[in-house]
Amino acid sequence: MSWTDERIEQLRSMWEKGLTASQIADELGGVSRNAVIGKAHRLGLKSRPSPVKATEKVAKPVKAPAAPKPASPAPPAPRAAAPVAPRPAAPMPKPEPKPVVEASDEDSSEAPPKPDAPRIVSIGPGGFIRQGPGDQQAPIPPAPPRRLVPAKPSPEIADKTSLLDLNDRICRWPMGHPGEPDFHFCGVAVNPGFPYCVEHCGRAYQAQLPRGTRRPPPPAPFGGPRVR
DNA sequence: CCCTGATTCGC
DNA sequence: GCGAATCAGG
Repeated sequence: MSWTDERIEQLRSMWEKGLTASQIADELGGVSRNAVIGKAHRLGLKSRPSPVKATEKVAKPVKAPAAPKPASPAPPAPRAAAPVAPRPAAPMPKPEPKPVVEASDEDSSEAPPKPDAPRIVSIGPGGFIRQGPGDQQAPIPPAPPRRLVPAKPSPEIADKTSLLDLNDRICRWPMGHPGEPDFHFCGVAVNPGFPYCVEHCGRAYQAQLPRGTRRPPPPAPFGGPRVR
């Protein structure tokens, strides 16, 4: 098996989605876990909690047996005493014309790592990740805490099929990526009986049989999403 | 043992 | 560029 653009895209999506290298390898088929990891690294998308990479801990907030701060005589009685969060009731005048999700607050010294990035990754074209209903799947995007503002229909997608335009008769194939300004859905008439149009059914249900094991019925119209 | 991801290194 | 072998933590 070779790393075609499509397979690479799948790898990216799954990797970013938090699937393990094994799972990804299994999904893609034809490659080993190592191959996936190796490729992921070469693609530059590594990191992610690895068991053998926990080195680096300067100040550990452990049970602090030693109080390196003999200074403050007053015992810190910080939080936990105010159940009611005094919402600053921000002025919040009007929704900015450009709801830019900027994280530009506080010090500018050094705090580039924004660990919590509730990114919504779409397995766009080619990615198509099947998932059994009760299947595992890491904690989805932890609700974005940020105060979001009124969704604003961008003129750019005004004539494109938005999430709200979806129905049983039009193709739901995502075009672009969620979050991006021009994200929309295919929107053309569906292939009767499927959520996508004929063209995208071809993409969504293309057979990828490598992995010997499962691969139940090849007959049906299409393979259909896995059932495990 | 099993699992993980990271790295190395011959190809 | 690729991925098996190897390493190393959980």
